[in-house]
Amino acid sequence: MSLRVVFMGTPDYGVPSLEALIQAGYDVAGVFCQPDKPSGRGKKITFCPVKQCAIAHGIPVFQPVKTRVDGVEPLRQLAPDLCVTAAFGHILSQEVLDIPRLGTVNVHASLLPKYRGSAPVNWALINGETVTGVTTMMTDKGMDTGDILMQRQVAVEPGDNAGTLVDRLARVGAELLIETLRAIENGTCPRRPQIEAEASYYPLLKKEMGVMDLGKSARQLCDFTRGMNPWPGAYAGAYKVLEARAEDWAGTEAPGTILKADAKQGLWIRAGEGALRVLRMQAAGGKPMNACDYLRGHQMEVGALIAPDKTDAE
RNA sequence: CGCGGGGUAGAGCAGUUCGGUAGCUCGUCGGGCUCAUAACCCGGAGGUCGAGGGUUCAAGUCCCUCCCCCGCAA
Repeated sequence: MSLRVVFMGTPDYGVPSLEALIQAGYDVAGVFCQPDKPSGRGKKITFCPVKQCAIAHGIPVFQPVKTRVDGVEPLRQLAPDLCVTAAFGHILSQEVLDIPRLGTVNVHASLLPKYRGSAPVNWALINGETVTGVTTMMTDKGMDTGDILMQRQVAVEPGDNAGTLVDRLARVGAELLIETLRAIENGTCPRRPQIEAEASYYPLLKKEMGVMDLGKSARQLCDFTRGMNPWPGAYAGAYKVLEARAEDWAGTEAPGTILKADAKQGLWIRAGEGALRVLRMQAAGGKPMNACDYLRGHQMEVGALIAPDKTDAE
């Protein structure tokens, strides 16, 4: 007899895990995700990816405002053996954690205890990691502090940004989740506490964190660009940098100076060390395009500082 | 009706205010120059101006309708 499971998640990252549970034959009694919010152009209500997936499989969906308050009763009634979370976005109280008899397993997109927090993939990229991974762990009251069950490493490819990497990690995480649950059922699942001394925590990303510090090295700005895309995006002045490369540059220009800007060579911006060569970019209100394409129709003055970052509110 | 930008040559844009021969940068094709080049010079091809309707002697441009794309916001 298969376990009765309740899945909790919201964005794309959770979908592969949910699908894996269903496909592996678990009895997914219900799905929790965050309340629907108006989003998208036109401010339409859009169902989150996890909810769409649940509906497609005919699984009941619950969307508590605060799971530790109005989610308690529904969860209790579902009487799960086990809960699985994947980027759910709600902090679970002890009361909630106590409901499933086998506990709550979280699928975290980093090699814990490194990169605890809500944006592990972004930060791993920003820090220039070449290897990251996924961890299944027992959720406790802390922020990603519970005991580690299983881990799997995933290589970071040079062409990765947060979007592509999250995607890959989500799929690996789904596999690891099933492997973990099988082991739990057999009573063979490994389990070890996290080593606090090796732990690191990184905060949730905010829109304003996307502003580039052009005083940093080109290498760092490159990693920053990868980590901040597709959201919130890495901004150099008024331009969103989608893809960039670090180039050597000897010169005394101030960071932020436009070094090259034409349809042949593309856009080069002076960094604290080296030059940031912008490959793909997006101007305010415009669509994403190659820097060379952009420069065919727009003038940028070489020698000037990059863009008047139109500042304004947030 | 949340706010806003846009659809013109293969790519990126200007031209629309005030209707009057379709323009720029790049690419492409041909030729030239050069030890050489992503350099430079000369020449050519390539456009139902998102779709439909209307006004007009004349519409990319003015009026109406529709389709599509994108940014903010999340």
